Amino acid sequence: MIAPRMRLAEVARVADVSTATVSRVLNEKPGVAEATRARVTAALQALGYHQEPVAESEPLIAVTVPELGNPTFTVFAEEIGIQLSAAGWNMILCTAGPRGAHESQYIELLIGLGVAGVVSVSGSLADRLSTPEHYHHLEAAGIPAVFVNCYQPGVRGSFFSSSDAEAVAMSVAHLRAFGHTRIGLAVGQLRYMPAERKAEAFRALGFPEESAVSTTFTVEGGQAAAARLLDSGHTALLCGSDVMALGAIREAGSRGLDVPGDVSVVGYDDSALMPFTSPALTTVRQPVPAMARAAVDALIAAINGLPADPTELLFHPDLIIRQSTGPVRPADPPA
Amino acid sequence: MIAPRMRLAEVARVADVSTATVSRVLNEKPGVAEATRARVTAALQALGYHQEPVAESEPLIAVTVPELGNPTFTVFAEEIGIQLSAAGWNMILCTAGPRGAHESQYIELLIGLGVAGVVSVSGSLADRLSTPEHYHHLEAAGIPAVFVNCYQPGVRGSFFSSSDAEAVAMSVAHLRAFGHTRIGLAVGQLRYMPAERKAEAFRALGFPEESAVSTTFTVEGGQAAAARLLDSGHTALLCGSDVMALGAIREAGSRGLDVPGDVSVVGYDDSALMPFTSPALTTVRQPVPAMARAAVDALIAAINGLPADPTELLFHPDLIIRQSTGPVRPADPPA
DNA sequence: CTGAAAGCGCTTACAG
DNA sequence: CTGAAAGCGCTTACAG
Repeated sequence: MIAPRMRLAEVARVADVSTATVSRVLNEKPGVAEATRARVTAALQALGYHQEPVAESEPLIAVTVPELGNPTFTVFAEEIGIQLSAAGWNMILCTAGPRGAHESQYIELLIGLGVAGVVSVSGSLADRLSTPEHYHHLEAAGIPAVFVNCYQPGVRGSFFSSSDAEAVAMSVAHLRAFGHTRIGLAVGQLRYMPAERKAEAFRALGFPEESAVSTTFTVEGGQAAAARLLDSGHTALLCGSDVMALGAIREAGSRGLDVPGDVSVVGYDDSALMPFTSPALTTVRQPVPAMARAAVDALIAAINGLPADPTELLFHPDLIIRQSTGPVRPADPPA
Repeated sequence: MIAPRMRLAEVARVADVSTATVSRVLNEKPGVAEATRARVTAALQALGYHQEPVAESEPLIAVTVPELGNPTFTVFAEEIGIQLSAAGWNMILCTAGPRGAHESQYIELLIGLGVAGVVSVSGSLADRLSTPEHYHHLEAAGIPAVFVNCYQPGVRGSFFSSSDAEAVAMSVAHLRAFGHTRIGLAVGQLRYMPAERKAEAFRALGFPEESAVSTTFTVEGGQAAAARLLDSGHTALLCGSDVMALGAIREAGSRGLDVPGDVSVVGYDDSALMPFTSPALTTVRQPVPAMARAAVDALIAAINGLPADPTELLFHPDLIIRQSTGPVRPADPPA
């Protein structure tokens, strides 16, 4: 915002070429020797040249979420929006996920729009099948990014995640206190970091391989996972999301099993309406406001040129105990 | 996209001034006679002059919603996003509402960003305490807009709303078929069009003034409205949103009343998790996909220069009957 | 308050 | 493949 606008002539001077050549490189015109092009590109980078006067655009920050269907994502977006607004920034939200446009497409768009920074919530960095290339473009464009619930070493930025290991540990401790030993885990696709981390934490607690089932993060996914886990005699189900938990409860109900009488179910996220479900859901709540504040603070610091700490900050989740968990049935120790 | 970029010189010719003067007007520099300034502004308007090369920005459409906390808004955004994506457009979402930045602020931002069009969902046009000025700016910038669940004559655009009158009529008919006569309406602030329209439709059906209560669109609002309506002997409650309905059910429960045994409750919106509440909520569903498709089609048509039909299109909602409504208690005809 | 003219930053035939 | 120079579109002292 303060630096005087970098002129083409200066880039030319540094790269030791004419302004004409710099112009050609900038506009990706043919007819420039590769070596020359590289020298000019280096100079552009070094001087942080921007075609458009950077300060011209409004103070604008983009938040990306995979979809709006999952209340957690919208809660994060809402909370981040409030924090940004309080700090005088405008927020635009992009749904860059499986449906609709891919995140990389949006990143290019946001670079073109001249946003000052990006907050990626549960972005493609949490997806093992995705490469982080587009974030390198962002870096190259000098736009800082911070990441919520997604992490990848080698990408520049700050990282803020809710601890999946703690979430699993707390839930298991709660269920064990009720006497449950046959505890099952139902998560979505393992390609997503939170699912994988929960599965790993679960195994580390000594549970056998077949007690962890991976389906999808939907009601139907929860239902299918619950079916398998109930078939194999589990009395308590730990779910990767609230909607999966609702699916699990539905499956229990369709088998004539009572929740929490026969089966205990724990959700994840504490979505807005969980107190009103039947039974009210015991679930794990991510500390959304604290995470949002940390992410916004880090982003604004980065925009102001402060160096980012690349360590992932793990936040402590809370177990919200409601009606879907209870003591294990005494006369029910299956083989 | 096709028109050759309008040059400053041409504007100067039309306004019969020098390019210097046009430049001064464009940059809001002082020292231009008011009459001259007006003439130049008119020429700029007439020729549709844009500082930035218009076609440079990606195909981008903005969707505005008041907040992300209400699932209806996110469902509309998600559905509109899918439709836009299928048609090759990128969507950015803005939460322009009571919290965070005001809609007018966002409109200016979007004009600056060079979006091709705007979809306003439940926007400030539905709020009687808001003026539609900023939409005139949008018009002036040549950016078409379409409106979902908000309407105001005099604003250029297309309008797509779910019929509140039908929603009320269907709900009342359903409750009357169960023998209810003491039916109450609980809606949010009457300054918002959907609340006002429901109240009006309700009165038109012959219900007395005191059977319609206006609070806020929240669980607490629903609870407070239900308290008043139950005090005055109503046996069925029609709510302006699902969360209000959940508040009403909570209030009934706290009085030891059974839903639907003692009190019937109807919601509005059919939010994602309503099948899982206790009891599963009878509610009215807006035809979101159809409305989204119509809005997107109209916007794309307008972007391509087709004239917009300013009549409000009213969509037919569906009554989704679940477990929160039932026959009126026979021995319960209060004074 | 306004225009003619110089200037700025970038792009683009043209020449080699 | 590259630069000197002309050109383009806009802005800005300068003069009146």
